[in-house]
Amino acid sequence: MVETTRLRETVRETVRDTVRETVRSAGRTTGRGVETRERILDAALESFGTIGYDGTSLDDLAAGLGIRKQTILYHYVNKRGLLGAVVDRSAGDLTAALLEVLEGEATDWQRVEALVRTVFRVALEQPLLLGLLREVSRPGSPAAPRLRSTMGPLLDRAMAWMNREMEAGRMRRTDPQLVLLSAYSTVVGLATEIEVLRAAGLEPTARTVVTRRRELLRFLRTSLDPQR
Amino acid sequence: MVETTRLRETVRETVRDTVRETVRSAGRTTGRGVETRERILDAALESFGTIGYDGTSLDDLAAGLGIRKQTILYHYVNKRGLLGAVVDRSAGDLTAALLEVLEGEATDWQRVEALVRTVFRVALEQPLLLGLLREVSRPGSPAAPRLRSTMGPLLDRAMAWMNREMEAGRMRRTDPQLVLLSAYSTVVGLATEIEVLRAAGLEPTARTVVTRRRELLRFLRTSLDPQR
DNA sequence: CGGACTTTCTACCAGATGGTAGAGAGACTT
DNA sequence: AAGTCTCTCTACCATCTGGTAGAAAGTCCG
Repeated sequence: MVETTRLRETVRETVRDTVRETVRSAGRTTGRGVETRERILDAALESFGTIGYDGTSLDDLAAGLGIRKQTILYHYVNKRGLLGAVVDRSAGDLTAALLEVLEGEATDWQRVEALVRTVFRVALEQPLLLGLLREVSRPGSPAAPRLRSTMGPLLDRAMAWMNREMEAGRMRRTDPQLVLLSAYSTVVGLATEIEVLRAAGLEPTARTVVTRRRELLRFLRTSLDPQR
Repeated sequence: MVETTRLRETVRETVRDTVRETVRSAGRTTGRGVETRERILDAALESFGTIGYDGTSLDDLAAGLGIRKQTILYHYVNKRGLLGAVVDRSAGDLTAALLEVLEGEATDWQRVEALVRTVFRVALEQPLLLGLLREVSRPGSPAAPRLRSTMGPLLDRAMAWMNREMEAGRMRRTDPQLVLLSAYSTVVGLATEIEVLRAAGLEPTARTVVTRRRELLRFLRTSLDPQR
């Protein structure tokens, strides 16, 4: 009972905050504070992705940057607004990389393979992004709706494409949502894996990632290949 | 800098708390408060596994149970002590199930398959356990050392067994640690998957779990089968 | 009955946290 | 020079959080 109420409020606040932040930061593309804004985002990404949203205090975050908490709040209104901004930027990076592939000439299986490779490349270049994804993809996360609204269109597009491919017989008939979800949770699982390894003192990210990627590709191939 | 200090303190406190809790609850196996103790553990498992450790407040937890926060603290000394107890119970359930398999007569690949099936069966019977595992397997988690000390011996045993099998040529030569880690992160990824599905309004746990299990078994087979 | 033990509660607190109000300081424009 | 805009700061606060102290009520045992 209590839980339900809290969740509903969470959603409501998220909407309101989003509007507020949009209004305040509209058109802000110049000025010297941009550098600060980016530094804050970097630090927030790291903190949210490792010790989590609830575990991150704005005071600590600011102290790590050598500024005051109020500077953070000036730029991002809310703690939630900050999380939203971090998610938006990260999701934006990922989306941009994927769109580049989608505008290339690869088709069919090659396109799937290119998409997977792109995701893993981004994950390798920005390991922190995985941690954020892991944190945000928790059901209670305040940024879950934000993430959905940012990545949603891309997922819809992917599902539509898969449906077309199945219709044309170039792809085995399965549930696109389930396939995408498996791919997604594999990447999130990768975040766990890297972090556990790191905690154990090892840092064989490259090998781990390659293994996982091969595994995911094999899974997708057997799921989607019409010859099986 | 600040980060490092905090982490070190975390470890120190964990050790101290563990000792304290052990002393207080030693030999407490009877009494009417046992029922309350269990109810608290159930609620804590659910809360830690969904909204996380930092996101859980003892007041809310108690309110959900119709008791006062102080009752929780009476039984589990600390918030961290509570987490430790939850982890211990869950890890204990899992360990017991796995030990049962290890004392069976299955050998070689059959034994691996039986172990995987057992893990997935437990995961299906106690979905909350996956959420807890996901929460706890974060590097900064206060319960990480606790989990390691509980599950560690079992993992050591598994690695020793795999090494023997490789020595005898019944298993392909790979890094046991990496294989176990992959299996582990697959299960954690499954937690994410189930939760995302649930957030989307679906509840096809059975099918999802079966798909994942098949995928993991295939991965293990190709990793371990000496014929490849 | 009376004492000891267990369990749950009320009362309270020190510290941390997210957030508000508003002043001060540059930088740029007119 | 004066005004405006951007940015960062100090001061402060209401609320929440984990945790302590200790009373009250039941239960068990002699």
